Amino acid sequence: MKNLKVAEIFAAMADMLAIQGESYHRIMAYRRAAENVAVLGRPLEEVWRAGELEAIPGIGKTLAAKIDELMRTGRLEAYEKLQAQVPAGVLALLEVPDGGPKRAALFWKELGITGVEALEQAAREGRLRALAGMGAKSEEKVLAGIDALKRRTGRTLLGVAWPLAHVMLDALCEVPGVVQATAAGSLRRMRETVGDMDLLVAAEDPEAARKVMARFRELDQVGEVLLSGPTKTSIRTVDGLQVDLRVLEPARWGTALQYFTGSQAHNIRLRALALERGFSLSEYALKREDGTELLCATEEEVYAALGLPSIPPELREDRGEIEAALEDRLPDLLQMVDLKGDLQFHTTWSDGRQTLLEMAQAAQARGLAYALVTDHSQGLGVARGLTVADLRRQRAEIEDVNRKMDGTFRLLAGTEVEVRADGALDFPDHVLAELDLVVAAVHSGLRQGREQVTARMLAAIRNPHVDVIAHPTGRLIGEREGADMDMEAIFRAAAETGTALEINAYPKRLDLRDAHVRRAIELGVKLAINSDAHDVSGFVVLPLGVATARRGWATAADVVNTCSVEKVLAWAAGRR
DNA sequence: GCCGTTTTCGGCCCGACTGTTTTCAGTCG
Repeated sequence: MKNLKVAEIFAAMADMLAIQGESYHRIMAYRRAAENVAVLGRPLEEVWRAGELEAIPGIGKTLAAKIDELMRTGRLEAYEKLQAQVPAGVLALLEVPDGGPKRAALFWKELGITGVEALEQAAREGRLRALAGMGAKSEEKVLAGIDALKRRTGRTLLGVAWPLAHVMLDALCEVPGVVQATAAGSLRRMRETVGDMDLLVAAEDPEAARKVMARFRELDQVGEVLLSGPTKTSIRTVDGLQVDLRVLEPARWGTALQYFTGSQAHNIRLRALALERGFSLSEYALKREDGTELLCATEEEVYAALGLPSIPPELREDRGEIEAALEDRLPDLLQMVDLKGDLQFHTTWSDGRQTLLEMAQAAQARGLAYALVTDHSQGLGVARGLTVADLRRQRAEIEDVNRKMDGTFRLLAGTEVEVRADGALDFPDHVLAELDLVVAAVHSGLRQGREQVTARMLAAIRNPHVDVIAHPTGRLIGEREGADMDMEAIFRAAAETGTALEINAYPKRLDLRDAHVRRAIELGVKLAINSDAHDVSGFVVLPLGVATARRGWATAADVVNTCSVEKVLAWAAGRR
């Protein structure tokens, strides 16, 4: 049984227990277990076989036994019992914004409502307002929530949310009295998608704060204002994305930024740690036991007061970063400035929109020293893949461009060679040997079945001419799952042969993903962070790839294209 | 249900906003 399936079951059990009014902490235990199983980065089944389930944070004897039952029988008695007690339609009520377990239970027990449609009808007929704690306004909120649910588009790509956040922040910065403004939340942690956006503004006085709120409510992107108070305003954009803005005084910036960056799990751990140190930590201050406050204007001060070095936002998921900080063994994370080159982009030779020269100049403008030309190979007809003859003619043009760049930038000759359905590469080895570096990719037959796809990947990894495997799983966020492959076997083979696995920075890919990056690094795999640019603006996504690497705890030493062009060429040559 | 160089039992983060309430419950993050 897959990790995600187990996580889904535990999360559903948490919801059902919540509807039954179970203890909050028991519910949280199920949620935490679900989250940790989902992001494990290696197959739960393997951990189970090794008898190491209880080493997973949040998994104790009881939940380990439940996982064991699922692995052995494919079923879980406790889950089935809950399903028999709580109708699936009642669980669906939790999806409605502002609908929680208490209200869901109320609607179900009092009115027999077991689905969103029945809830909508009851609200329209005015039957909800008679219930205890409900009124006409609550009834309207239910209808508004259902409406929002119907229009909901799901999570938003980081690559979409990030530029939007900066447009909004720039506008808010223009308001007089604004001292600082930044993104917080999952956006600042650089998660691959965000459910909503958190923005934070420091204003020098209450009058400035009021003006910030007013300006925010009037931004072009605002579709509706959900709520607005003196410190918090929530809006929904015309595209359906919720954006929360908090305004605060500069002296409390550190605690606020720390708090609103999250994650929730990280904050819960940090607050527990604060209590051990004699503080109560909130978004406003560290409060001592005698009630006096320690204000923090920077995040560094917050962590320092708790005896910790600053923890980079990308690590704040309660996946061991607090323990690592306590033991002073946080990784020295890779930074954007460490990236010296890009090992995948396309030109008009295949499916790109700009020439070799234009792309080289654009890459140089982004601060890179070199880039590997990786137009598609002949087998990928839809992308106008190159024949062997094309490849050789392209080489001449590459050398021409290098002369024009006059030593300030270097184009390298490469290919994104197809891994065919039978596992063979689309160019013979002697052709690959002519190139500076070779990137191999699977674009078709991703649904062949686990054994076959894994075998193709392993064959490509073991070819000594292949230096990098592009977008290894082939996933497209929100569109299609990655191929079903034995990632452990792939990581072990890549570690053994020294073949680098790509973190493709294209917003819909971010493949490898963060959890895979972390596991790959643990096993000694080298990575490459590539833009996969198809036009001159395509290089702007590289920071997303770096962020994904950081979320996987990567250092510069884990990434081959942090090396100089000479070292990258030597690395590739040494592998053949 | 998890977890422990203060605990194997008794804790488990803290506050804003809203609507229903005259002091609080529910939801959210």
